[in-house]
Amino acid sequence: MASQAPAIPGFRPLYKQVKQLLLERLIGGFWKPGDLLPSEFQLAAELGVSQGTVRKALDEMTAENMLVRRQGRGTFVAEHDQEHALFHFFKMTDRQGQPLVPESRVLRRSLGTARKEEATRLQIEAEAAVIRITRIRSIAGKPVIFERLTLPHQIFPGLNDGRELPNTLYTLFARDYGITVGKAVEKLRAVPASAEVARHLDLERHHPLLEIDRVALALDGQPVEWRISLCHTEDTAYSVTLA
Amino acid sequence: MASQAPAIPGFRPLYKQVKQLLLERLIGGFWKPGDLLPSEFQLAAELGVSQGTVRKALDEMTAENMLVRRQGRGTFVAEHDQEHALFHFFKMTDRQGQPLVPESRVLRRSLGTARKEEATRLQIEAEAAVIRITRIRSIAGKPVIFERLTLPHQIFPGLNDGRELPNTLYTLFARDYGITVGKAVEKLRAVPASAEVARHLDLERHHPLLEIDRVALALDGQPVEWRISLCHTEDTAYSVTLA
DNA sequence: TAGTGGTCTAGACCACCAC
DNA sequence: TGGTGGTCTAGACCACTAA
Repeated sequence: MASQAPAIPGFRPLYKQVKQLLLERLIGGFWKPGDLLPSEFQLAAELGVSQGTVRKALDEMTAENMLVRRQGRGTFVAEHDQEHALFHFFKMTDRQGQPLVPESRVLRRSLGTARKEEATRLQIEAEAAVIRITRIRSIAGKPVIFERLTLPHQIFPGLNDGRELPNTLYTLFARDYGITVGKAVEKLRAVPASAEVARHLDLERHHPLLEIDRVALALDGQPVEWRISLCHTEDTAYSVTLA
Repeated sequence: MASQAPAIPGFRPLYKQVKQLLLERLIGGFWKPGDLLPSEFQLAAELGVSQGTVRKALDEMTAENMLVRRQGRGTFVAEHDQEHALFHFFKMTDRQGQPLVPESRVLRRSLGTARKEEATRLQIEAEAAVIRITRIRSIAGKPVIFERLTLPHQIFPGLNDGRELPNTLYTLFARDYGITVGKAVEKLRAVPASAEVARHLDLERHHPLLEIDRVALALDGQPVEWRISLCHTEDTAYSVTLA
């Protein structure tokens, strides 16, 4: 009676299959950020598994920041706005470690074809259409970050029209395109300021800048953004917690 | 029958209390890195809870890299040697993201009393005894990192005697002192090379360096090390994955 | 008050590993 | 072969939330 009822046939553990199925619904946009999922019992009944199995899948997805559980209310699709995005992907702080929120001003925005390195980083075809954005980010009115972004046009159609760009792009990704950034891989270096960047950040040439080279990945692992941020870290720092 | 038997009285969930108890045994050195824990059934019997409750505690601790489960063999105390330490705490890579292992050469090692900032960072009393280490780390024979460390003497007695220091200090912490570094908080900046550092790294003064300011925490959250690493990132980078 | 997730238990079968 | 962790189920009670 308590043995496995193979309601979903296949090799992998039942709860992994449930997780995969739920993940596909998230990626496919069937459920959007902020949506309330059916209860554990409803999902269990629909999929023909026990509540505990559904729970294990939901637990894993919660641990991976894809879902948020609220006792007494239900399980929701994570909204990568404000809080989470802020603390997980925009980690600029002051020297004491207090979080800072830089404002953004777009310098350029254009549509073009992917150069070799852009295509490699974003795992798209060479010459595929891409959107490029250059912007300056300021803290307390003082420009501190010079940033270049490349986005696959296929994933973000219409982003290159006149639309206003919000301060935190990832909220726009989630709201308008149903894309949740779940992971980012970064390479950090120290580099001297070029003439152009020095001018924009009001520095001398060769001033040391923190270069953050980031590829952001959607929940399904697909690269959705490549950005290089050049940060003036005189009064700020980039904070990371390793665990 | 299936209701909670309050074998361990108290407010918090049973499995959290079990976890706390197991954690104390780890911190206290009752179990050391590499040790095999009793089976889930044995622990459950000893503590008067069900196997599932013990399992939930072990699962959480496994997720936090404190334990390692091996199917068919048992549950072991994590050894933060080589692999884990390498990938979680020494993240220097080449420009392509391939991990690099820097070698170390100690320049100075001394015993002293904590300065104000050291006491603050390590959460110890001002003027408490500390061990200071300065070392150069090289990749392929080329010096690339200048590093200053401060350690609380109380936690690492005898570390300032003539003993050889291994390449990766954290393995020494674990092996000789039973201290497992479970977490690290870092602040990253770009700074110009001082005259001294420039000389050691074979650079011009003011060359941009990546400054990594790290406080390492033991499993119980106690700070056990403060280090500032100044990295020459010409052919290397510091890689981080955010999730 | 009804419904949700949170916790706890109990017992079954499986896959893996050492002997 | 026996023991371990891995998975799955079933059912109970609790704490929280909303109406």
